[in-house]
Formats: sequence, C-alpha cells, structure tokens
Amino acid sequence: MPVAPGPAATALSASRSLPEATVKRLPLYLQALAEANDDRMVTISSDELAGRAGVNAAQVRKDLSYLGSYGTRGVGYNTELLRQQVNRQLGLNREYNVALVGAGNLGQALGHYRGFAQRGFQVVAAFDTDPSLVGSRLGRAEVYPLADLERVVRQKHITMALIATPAAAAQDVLDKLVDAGITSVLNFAPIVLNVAPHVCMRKVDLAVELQILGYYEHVRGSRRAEVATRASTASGR
Amino acid sequence: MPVAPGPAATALSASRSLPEATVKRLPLYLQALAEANDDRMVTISSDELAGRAGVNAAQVRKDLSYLGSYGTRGVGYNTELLRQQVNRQLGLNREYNVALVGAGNLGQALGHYRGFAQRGFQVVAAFDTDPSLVGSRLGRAEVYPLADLERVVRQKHITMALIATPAAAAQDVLDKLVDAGITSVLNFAPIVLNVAPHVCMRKVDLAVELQILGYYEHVRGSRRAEVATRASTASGR
DNA sequence: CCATGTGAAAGCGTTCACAGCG
DNA sequence: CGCTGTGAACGCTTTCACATGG
Repeated sequence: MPVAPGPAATALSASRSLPEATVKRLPLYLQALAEANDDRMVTISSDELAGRAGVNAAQVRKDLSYLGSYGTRGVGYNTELLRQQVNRQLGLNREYNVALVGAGNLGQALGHYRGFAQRGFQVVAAFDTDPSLVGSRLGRAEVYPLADLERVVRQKHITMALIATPAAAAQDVLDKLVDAGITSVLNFAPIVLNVAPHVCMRKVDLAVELQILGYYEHVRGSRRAEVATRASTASGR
Repeated sequence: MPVAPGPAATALSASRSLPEATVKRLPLYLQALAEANDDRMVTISSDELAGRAGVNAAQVRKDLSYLGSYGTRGVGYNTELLRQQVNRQLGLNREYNVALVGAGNLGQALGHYRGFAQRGFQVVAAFDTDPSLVGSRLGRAEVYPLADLERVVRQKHITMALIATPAAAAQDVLDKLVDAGITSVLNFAPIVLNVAPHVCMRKVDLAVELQILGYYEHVRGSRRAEVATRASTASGR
C-alpha cells in the first residue's frame, strides 16, 4: 500500500508518536532481538519473538507495524535490521549522560549498576548533601555537593536524572533539576512529585511492587480457604 | 442499595478480585492516607486524596467503591478507617518474610533498603553462589549458599523472593525458589522468565525505565526541530 | 505455502455526569 | 448544599481472523 491513508502513523520516514503501551514493550523486543542475534538467528518470526519477549504474537506484529514494514511475508523479520530499527526508534543510537541525586543505600546501588552503561546511559555525576560522601566515587561518577548541581549538569551535558533521595527531599531536588535544564527524570523516592508538563517523569517504587505481590498472595490465600485445591488448567498468560 | 445485583463484586464481606489497575493504585492511596493522617486530617475528600496520590478524583471514587462504601456523602472518607480498609484489602495486616537471591551490587542495595521492612516486608535471608559473600550480613539477613535455599526458605517461613542475580542465572534460581514453595517473586534480572501459573511474578527492569524516558526525550527532540517552540497549555498529566 | 500486516471485534480502563444521600 | 457512588460514554489496548504477497 502506498502513502497509507490510515490515521495511525505516517508509516515511512521519521518518528511519529507511538502508543504508550507499545513504547513500553519496545525495550523488551530489543533485548529479545539481541539474544536472538547472539544465537546466530538471521531471521525471526513474530511467534519466536513473542515467546522470547513474553507477549502475544499478534501484539508483536501490531507493535512492529507502527515502526513500518520491516518483515518479509512467509519468512519473518531480519533480526539485525529489526534490532537497529527498534534501537533507532527508541533513540538509543546515542549516549545519554545521567545525574544521580542521593548517594545513600539505593543511590550507591544505582551508581554501581552496570546495566545502565551497557545500554547507553552513563551516570556521570552524583550529588548528595552529606559532606562525608562528597568527593567520594560512585562507579565512574564523582559525588558533588547539591549546590553544584546546576553547574555540573550544564558542564557535563546531562539531560536525565535519577532521584534516590529520601521522600522529604525529593520535590526540592526535582525543582532544582528542572531549573538546571533536566527534561527526563526517574524517581525512586516513594512520594508523588509535581512537575511542569514539559518534563517527562517516571516513578519506580520498589515497596509498591511488593505490596502488589502481597495482594495477590493474600487473595490466593483466601481462595485456598474456599476451594481447597485447584489443579492447573494450564491457562497461558 | 441492598445486596447490589451488579456484576462487579459482592460489595460487602470478604475480598473479591479487584481490577488489576486498581490494585496498582491502592499502594498509592495507602501512602497518601498515611500522610494525611500525619497531617491530622480526620476526614478526606476524593478530591484531596486524588491530589495527594497524583490521579483523577473520579478514579479514586471508582477504585474505592470496589472495596465497599466507606465514605460519607457530603463529607468524605474517614482517613484512618479508609487506611485500615485499604491496608486489609492489600493483605498488609501481617508481615511477610522475603528471601533475596543474588548479593551483588543490586542485591546489597535491596538488602539494605529500609523501605521494605517499613511496610511489613522483612528480608530474612539472602543467597549467593560466591563463597566470599556467604556468611556475611546484609542488613539483618545472613548470606547463605544457594544450596541451602530450600532448607532456609522452609525453616524461616519465607513466602516471597527477590531475584537480583545476573540474567543468566535467573531462570535456574526461579525454578529452585518455586521448588522450595515460594509463590510470589519480584524479578530484577533483565530477562523474561517462565513460571508455572500458580506463581505470581512481577518484573522490575531499571534500564527499561530509562529506555522509555529515552524514547520521549528523543521524540521531544525531533518535535523541537519541527515546531521550534511550544508554550505550555497547562494540560494535566 | 507461510508469516506478515491490518481491519474489525472484543475487552479494559478512564472519565463524565448526575442521581442519591447525609 | 456537597460529596459520594455509579451507570453510561469514551478511548485505548489486546486479540482475532484473514487478505496479501514474498
């Protein structure tokens, strides 16, 4: 089909906004494709990719169709080509410099975590108010006092930040980050933060994840008291 | 309305399954209610609660309606009563014993993270294959060799586990955990794991969160090249 | 012949708008 | 009068099913 009159996306050429749900799955596909590549798979079907990413095959095809037509009917997708396309679509064909604010327990772990740098996110500076931490190293980042935030952020061309401070300090830190020009923030503090609409913020609350698990554990317990046993009907999901 | 013929939930009495999206928000409400309680608020409206939890007021009312009718029309919700109900609904009126597998960078941070114990999740044992780590302490947990997993899990009545191993080891660890009787798992390894349907598993991939932010940063960059500037119309979210 | 790409259907989740009640 | 609780509308996501084309 030429020119594609559909309302969704201008198929060819540059990046148009994808559905949010699709964006969340692209990193999964990227990882699955990298593994398939390591396994010397030149070509991969939506079925195979779905299995490796833990999702439905129809979903894979629908998601990938938003990026354009990179598959071959009757064959599948070229693993390496598709990986490059997904990578480009996610904006990962460059490096991002990341600031880490809060060098306590969680902050130290994040600073030492190798998974970030492996995927192009360099933690190039850390910040903390505790004078005993300032000047120390955290992975390849130096720990600066919070007062230096704006200067260092601009000097090192930092565009993203991780907030790993106590909840009470998080809003103030966020405001300072935004003043310094940061536009993407990942918040680990267990508190709801307010931010101007031009800044993109996501939240990770580790305890919340456990509480969700707790709910299902709890419900399962209640069920067991009612139905006694229940052999698995091997329903997917 | 008595007996409620609606299809959703048997309003009164014990816990019926809530929509998944609602379950994910209950921990937010719980936190907001705890803060409101600290602020000496005896009563709280859906509007106020929505503001503190960062969601829409109609959503708060809809979510809370699944738990039953705990509000007073024209007034709002009793802060403390509602907090107790949400807490009970999430199954948090008990403690959970948690195992931590993998005592490397991330595992050490998780073991020292106080947010877990504060909300009733005690990390009571850690496991690692590295002999130099075995025997050391991690918060209040001792580090055991992986071979002791089943014994310690049963001995300490552990029902939940955190997987913080390298990706390559995660599936094997998961299988061992399930054999030992674990039914809830939080996986931090960047890999898709397969598990029997009776086990509840959630995944946290820190790098994925950054990649999602990267996408929006990337798209924003492309937009800026097109539309030059764009003053905020102060649209929510 | 086989797997993609995609309209159409079905399923969920969110938001609206207002009836109902303290 | 104000705020809850909720049917109904809306929009987004997922899944189905099949025409399409290498």
